Amino acid sequence: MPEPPWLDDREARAWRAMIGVMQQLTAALERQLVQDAGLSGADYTLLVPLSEAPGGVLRARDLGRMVGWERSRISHQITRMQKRGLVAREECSEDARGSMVQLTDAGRAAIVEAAPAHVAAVRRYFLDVLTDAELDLIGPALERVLDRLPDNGDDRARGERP
Amino acid sequence: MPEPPWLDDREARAWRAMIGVMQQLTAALERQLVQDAGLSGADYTLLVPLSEAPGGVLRARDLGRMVGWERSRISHQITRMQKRGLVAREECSEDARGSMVQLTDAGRAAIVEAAPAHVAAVRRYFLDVLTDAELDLIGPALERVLDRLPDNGDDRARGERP
DNA sequence: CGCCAAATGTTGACGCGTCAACCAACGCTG
DNA sequence: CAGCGTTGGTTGACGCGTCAACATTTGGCG
Repeated sequence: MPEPPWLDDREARAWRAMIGVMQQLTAALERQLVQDAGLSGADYTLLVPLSEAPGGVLRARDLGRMVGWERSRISHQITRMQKRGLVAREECSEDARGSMVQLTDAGRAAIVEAAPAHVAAVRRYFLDVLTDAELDLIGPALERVLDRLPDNGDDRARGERP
Repeated sequence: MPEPPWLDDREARAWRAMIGVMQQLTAALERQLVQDAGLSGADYTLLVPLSEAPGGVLRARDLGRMVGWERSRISHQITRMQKRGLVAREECSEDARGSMVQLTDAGRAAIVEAAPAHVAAVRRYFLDVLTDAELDLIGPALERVLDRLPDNGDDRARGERP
């Protein structure tokens, strides 16, 4: 089969830029969060859905589904956040296996204070740099890339059926 | 000052897609490398410039500059790769502080075997999904984003001068 | 020359993420 | 209802990355 061997200049340029942005932008936003609010990106990711949930409580399973994280990752992160007083673990009344994650007052305060500066950083570093035309093209293009990515959507089994 | 408060639909869509791609694409390529070649992304990043260097040797400092990594990160990664026999450390004749990183035969074999499948994955997951027009627009756009990012280029001090 | 700041590396601690092992509860089916 | 596969969650090991502390060397400047 005729395979494409290497990247030409145009491809290499786009790919290089993509690599760079994936690394640098993530790092820049992480730094901004840590410095301005004392939160890690992982903290922020979980605090957002928790703060929007009624009562600030979510079942770990649902929280995981919402952010696309696997069980173990949620569990580890909740453990760390629990130690810092951002959330608390409670037991689940309907399902004895379950574990409920409860946003604490400190947790809510943290996310409320962190959000505006974070959104501003997203604008400053990304949205404001692009023209309207670019934004309109990039959004759908990246969605297409995302859709074709090998899901690995958490547990999801591969192909084989026994 | 008039600050932009939140993201509108178009902005949110593009940002969501960007977030998703940054996480998923990185993860997909990492998985591909590990499964097909037993190399991590970090391994690959260092093996490429090493394999292109004359003699397969580079000073740690220069290697770090080439890939944009700080000293400690290089050192830790080299330590791990050394344990697996991909590289070896040697002392630097011109500068007693320095440390030379030498690609081993096993290291060269690993990168030679890994590269084609990795490039193919980059095509499959990213380049092939985009039209020529999109590629031409996205490349320069992302380069602009990259240029405006707060460099943090290794040690580089911020503003203050005593 | 003698001193001191800057450069180069290494190390240890800690946060984050994945993987695999494990445990407990659930719920279906015979 | 007894058994058993599935689901939900936790834990420990290990790789990766950052930060801060440290040691050594270099290089310039009095």
